[in-house]
Amino acid sequence: MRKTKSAILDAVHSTAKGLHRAGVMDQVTLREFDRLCLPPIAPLEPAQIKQIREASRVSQAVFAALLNTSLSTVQKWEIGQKRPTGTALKLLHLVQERGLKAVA
Amino acid sequence: MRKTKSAILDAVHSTAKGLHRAGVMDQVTLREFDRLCLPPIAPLEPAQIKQIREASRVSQAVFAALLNTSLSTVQKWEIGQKRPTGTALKLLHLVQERGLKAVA
DNA sequence: GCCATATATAGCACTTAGTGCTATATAGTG
DNA sequence: CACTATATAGCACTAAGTGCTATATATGGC
Repeated sequence: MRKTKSAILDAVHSTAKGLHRAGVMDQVTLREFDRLCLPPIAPLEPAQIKQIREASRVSQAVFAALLNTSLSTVQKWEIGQKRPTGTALKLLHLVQERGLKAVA
Repeated sequence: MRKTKSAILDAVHSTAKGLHRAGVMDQVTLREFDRLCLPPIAPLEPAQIKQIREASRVSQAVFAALLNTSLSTVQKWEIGQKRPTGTALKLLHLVQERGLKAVA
């Protein structure tokens, strides 16, 4: 049914199907299983975003350029006027965990 | 004046200031120098986005989860109904160049 | 001291990406 | 056949993202 992505995921997935057959998992869970398997991306507080940038020792302008966003946007993130979501949040977490080299 | 980010950037930057002193560079160029130094992120065509995902051998749903975006958004990208910009575009380029491991 | 610049905060107004929803279609599996 | 995964399509809403200007401060060169 599924093309092999990784042996681990396949094993976990087939286990899940077994659990579903046994009535332990409901349909929704099975349907969104792969998605739910991924660790949730927590929102970032304005201060945290500023910390992430300052840990990289770059200005707001350079940080914005590296993330391919606008200076205005980075500023609003750090002030809390706008909250990064989706891909922006994902990118910030990457920098937080792996440093600027992860995106440069 | 500036805290050391990297020896290379510092060297280039001081060179730029020299050029500016000589009147070769104008103010705007100097002001946005760091930003303009970075390679521009080209927009991605719908077909390209689909290729990037399929090269990773994941479904739209899983791809969306990995990028921390919605299934609906990935679908619209691939159909051309919406064009990814900013951080979304940056993230897609990362996957294109380094594979899913760059974001997983 | 003065002047220019880099940096950061603040506020305004606009556009559209992103989201969520439902419906439809197809291919694959028990 | 019944169920599911996958993908396309369309509708409507919200808020992120963008761009702009103004202000403030710190720093460096003259």
